[in-house]
Formats: sequence, structure tokens, C-alpha cells
Amino acid sequence: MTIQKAFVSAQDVAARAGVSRSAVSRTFTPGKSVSAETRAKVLAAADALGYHVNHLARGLMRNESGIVCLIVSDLGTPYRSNLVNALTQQLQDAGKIAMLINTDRSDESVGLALRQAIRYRADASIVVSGMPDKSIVKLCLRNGLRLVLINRDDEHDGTLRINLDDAKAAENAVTAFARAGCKHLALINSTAGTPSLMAREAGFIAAAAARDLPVMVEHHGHTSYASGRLMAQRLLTRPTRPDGVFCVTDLLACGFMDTARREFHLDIPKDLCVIGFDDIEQASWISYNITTFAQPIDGIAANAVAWLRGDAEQTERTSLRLHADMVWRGSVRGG
Amino acid sequence: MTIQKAFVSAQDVAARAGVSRSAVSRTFTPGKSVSAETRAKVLAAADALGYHVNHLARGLMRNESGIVCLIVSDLGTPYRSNLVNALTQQLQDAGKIAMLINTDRSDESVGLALRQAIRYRADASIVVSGMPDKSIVKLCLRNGLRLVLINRDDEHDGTLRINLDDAKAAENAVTAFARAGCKHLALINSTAGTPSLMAREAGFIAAAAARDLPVMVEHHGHTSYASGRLMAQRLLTRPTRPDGVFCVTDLLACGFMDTARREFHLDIPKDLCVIGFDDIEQASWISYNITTFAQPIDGIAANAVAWLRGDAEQTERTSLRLHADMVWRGSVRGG
DNA sequence: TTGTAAGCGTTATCAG
DNA sequence: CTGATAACGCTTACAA
Repeated sequence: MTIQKAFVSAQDVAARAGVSRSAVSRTFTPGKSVSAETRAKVLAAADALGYHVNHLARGLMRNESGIVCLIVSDLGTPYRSNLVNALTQQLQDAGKIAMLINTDRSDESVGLALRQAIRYRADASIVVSGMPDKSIVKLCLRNGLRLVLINRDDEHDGTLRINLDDAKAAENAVTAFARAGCKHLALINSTAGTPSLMAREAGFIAAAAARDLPVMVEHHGHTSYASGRLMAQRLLTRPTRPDGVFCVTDLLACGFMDTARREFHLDIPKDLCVIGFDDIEQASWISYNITTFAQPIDGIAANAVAWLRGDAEQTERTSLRLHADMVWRGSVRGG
Repeated sequence: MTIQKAFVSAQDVAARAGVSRSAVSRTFTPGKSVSAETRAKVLAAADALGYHVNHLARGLMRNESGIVCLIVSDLGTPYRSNLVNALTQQLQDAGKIAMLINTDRSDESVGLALRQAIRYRADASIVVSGMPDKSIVKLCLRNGLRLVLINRDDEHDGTLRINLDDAKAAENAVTAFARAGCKHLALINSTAGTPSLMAREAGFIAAAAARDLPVMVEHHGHTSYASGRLMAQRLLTRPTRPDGVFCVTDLLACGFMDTARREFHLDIPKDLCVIGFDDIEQASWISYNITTFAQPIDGIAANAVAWLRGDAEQTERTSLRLHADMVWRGSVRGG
């Protein structure tokens, strides 16, 4: 078996169809005029040869690769994977294709990822984790790479920023606890302190202060099940035990609830009310049934993609604040 | 503000550094010889200009894009997202970059995804969901797109197939139930019946038959929490209630356990033993604590990437069978 | 509508 | 080690 040329080119198709390369090109470019006759000939030849337009070359010419780069850490986590799921789906529907770069949580690795996006001449990049520094953002913009920042707090020109109204949600959490008659509030959070997480914390503390309710705060590790467990042990052995705990993440809430029940034999919501955030699937499972706030995942994705489809020339800074609906379940009394 | 050229090219760098384009190219190609002096000049100019090699053009020349396409459905699911996480990470470490295509479960959408991979001249494609038909596989191979099929059963030349020893795992499940003294076994599965799921089912039934143990079987929907709940309702209202249930997926097991406990007030493992599959994070949570089989996710990813790094000329069919270790937890008596 | 020719940013080849 | 030159596969004026 002889080594054959790996890919079939428009040239080959043109030869077989008895037309010029440009005719082939036009056939595969929507909105170009080709006669029905040649189009048919080209299509037949292309099909027979298994021809597929080379998007690398097309991107080179058009200065538009169709690639959108997703920069994410902790992809195995429920919220992240659902967001990536929605994003890839909607990008595909918009005729784009997603490139996925996995970072650790460091800002440095985000910078590396963005450089990679530039190398592949991505049309845009959606940053879900980490905070790219100003110089990198400038570099991207100068290279024609549009940027969507999700739940990051820096504002830059020519960039779309999508945030949630974390403070408002936190305030609603306090209200819910107050209605349930909770007297001793608490909040658990990661040590990392990403912008949205810190906004929830600050909002919760402020709203509680407005009602003269004290708040105990614990920080530990990442927003994981294990962290939730550990902070439950810390919090529930304090002199005064909290009776209303806001977990800034559902994953934290799951770990917190499991140890509160198994190790401290507390009844939720009788002895202790719990509120989470994200509305991951597990929050709706019978064992947890957590009152929480729903991340508007599809809304985030839809807004990001809509902005990308828009005119590339718009260079104004745009900022979107989406609402996280409260989802009432059984981990809070009343409701 | 005037419209400036979007990207900076090697030409620009060469001009600024006072060298030829080829010198620039060599500087950025590992293993090419450039004098320390020119290299320094080039690097300085590149840095000043913010130059990044255009991988679209490079891929065009080299016939090697560095892109590996991941074809996946149900990305929001724990097992899938963890696999994608491992895959993207290890691909990056190997100097490749992942493109992600989200499919529904249909074989047709896998075909569409593979065509997209061809258009971007991906070096390879890793298929995690759905089964591409023979003609599409042939098309890919002819176009120089290497293929890794994970948990699919078709065998093709020039393709790497990675499977688990599902039958062996199922046999171990039967042994565990027998040791726990279970007399009435059951199995719950999706209706889709992907190869690996069907292998678990067949293996379980065969091993049970060898011990003269009867097996009740239920099928429903996808392998989700909700399906697990529904099949629990069906199974636990049967005349003879099973006392050992193999759920072909941990997600099914979670749903099954929750309704067995809450709706039927059964004690696990006293009244009922449960075994799952995948070892998703939730299986280790206190509320579930499921005895299960660990998907060797890192092993799968490592093998896939190692094969991709290998010589592209090898056209033999390769098939790998990985072992899924049993993870003993509290959902089975004894152990 | 069609074909010809130029050019996109690379890398590989081949003299020097 | 260096620089000119020819590809790679495509799109897009421009001319027919």
C-alpha cells in the first residue's frame, strides 16, 4: 500500500469536477454565487473524494478561525462541567467550535492559556477560572482575540464581563434564615476568595449586620465536599452553635450537611438551616434537598455567545449582571 | 484610532530584528539551529511586538495541527467530565490541544463531529460517546485522522480501542453479593445499552447463573439519578424483593439508594446490598458510601495520549482492556 | 457565472 | 548558521 496524500484538497475536487479551484471554494462558501450545474458537479466530486474544507487554511485567509477558547479549571466539578456543557453546545449552534484549556487555579496558567489561544488565532476566549492580568488582556485585544470574563471582577475595554448579583442572593439568604427564626448565622467559604465568592460573603455579612444578626465565618481550602465536612467540624464544636449556615457553594453544603447529620446528629432543618449556591444536580437529590440559588447557566452561555456573534468592532466595555433565582427546598424551615 | 493589522507576523519580527523570516521561524522551532546572537535578537523583537507563532499556518505546512478532538455527550455528568478533565490535562502535557465537540447520543451526530474534526485537520479524535459507523471511520483514517474509541466495541484497523473488563467486574459483584448472603439479585440499566453497559449486564447475569442465583432486570432511560429512582420503585414493589442490586452506574445507584431508604424504609446494607460502577465522587460521600468499581480514568487518558504520541504510521488495530478495581465501601455487608 | 492570479503566515529545501 | 524561494490549501479581487 503506497503512502497517499493525507488530505484531499480543493484542487483535487476541481480536477475531478472539471472546474476551477475557485468554483470549488465558492461552492463551499455560503452566500457566493455558483450555478446550480457546477455546484452539483463540485458536490458530487467532493463527496466521491471525501473532501472537507480545510479550516486551517480558511482561517488563515479570512482572519477568522471559528475557534473559541474556553479556559477552565476544576472541570470535573458539577457547576463547571455544566457551564462548559452549555457553552460548547451554544457555540456549536452558532457555528463556532470550542477549544478547551485546562488550567490550575493560578493566574499565571491563565496567561499561558491565552497565549495558546492567540497561537491558534481563536476568535475569542471565554475565561471561567482565574484572573488574567491587565497586560495579558491588552495583548489579547491587540491580537484581535475577544474576551469574555465570567465571574471575574476586573473590567477592561473591549471585553464582556458576566457576573451574578451575588450580593442580592446573599441578602435573600439572610432574609430566609431570619424568617425561619435563626439567631446565630454562619458562613463557610474557600480560602481562595474568588470575586464572586467574596461578594457572596460580603453581601451576607452586610445583610446580617443590618438585622443585628451575628455571623461566624470559616474559611478552608477549595469549595469542595471535603472542605464542607471540615468546616462543619470546626463550626459545630464552637461554644455557640450556629442555626443557619450559608455555604457559598452547594458542594460545600453537601459536605456540611453530611457531617452535621452523621457526626453531630443534627436534624436539618429542625436544628439547623442550610442554604447553598449553584443549584447543582446533587442539591436536588433526596438526601440533600438543599435550598439554594440557581446559576443561570444557559443565560450565561447565551449572553456570551450572543456577544461573540455581534460586531467585532465594538470596543466598548460591556458588563452584564445576571440574577440567580432562589430555589426553595427542604433545608430551611418555612419557605 | 486606526484599524491596525490584527496579528503580528514573523515578517514583522524579522524586520524589527534585522534578520530573515527563516531565522524567526527557526527560533521558534525546537531542535533547529540558530546562533545565540540571532536567537536573542529575534526573541527581543518578538516580545516587544507580542508575536506568537500562527499555529494555523504552521499546521498547514506541517500537516500536523496539534489539535485533538474530543467527542463527548452528557458532559455535565460526573464520570464524563472527569474523563474530559484528565484527557485535556494530559493532552496539554503532551503539547497537544483539545477541541471539544458536544454530541447528543446519536451515532449521526458523532459522524458530524468527526467531519468537523477533519475540517480542522485534527491530528486525532477521541470518541467517548456514540458509535461512528464504518464508512465514517474509513473516511477519517483516509484523511489522516487517527481515532481512539473509548468503551466502544467496534474494531477497526488503525484505531485504538480502550475498554474495561466489565465482565470481570460484574463477576466480582456477584461474588460480593454471594458472600454477603444475598439470595435474590437484581440489575438496573439504561435502555440505551451501550457496549460497556451491556457487557456489565451480560457478565452479571452469566456469573449469577453459574451460582444458580436468579436475577431480576430493569431497564429505563439513561443512566441517571432519576432513572435509578424510578427503577427502585419498580423493583421494590415486585412480589419478591431483591436483596442485592447491581446498578451499572453510580448515578443510578444514588437514585436507587435514596428511594430505597426514603420511600421503602430499607436499611442499606442490612436489608439490601447495592453495588455501583464508576466510582464518581458522590459514591464516596457519607450519604451513599457505595461499594463500586473505579473507572481507571487517568489510565485511560494516559494510554490514549501515549498512543497518539506514537508513530502515526502504525496502522495495526490495537485494543486495550483496562481493569476496574473494586472499591469496598459500606453498601454491601461483609467486605 | 467563471477562471486566473495574488496573497495569507508558515516551514522545508537548498545554496551560500 | 543564514537567507532566498517554493510550497501548503484556501479566499478574493479582477478580468473575461
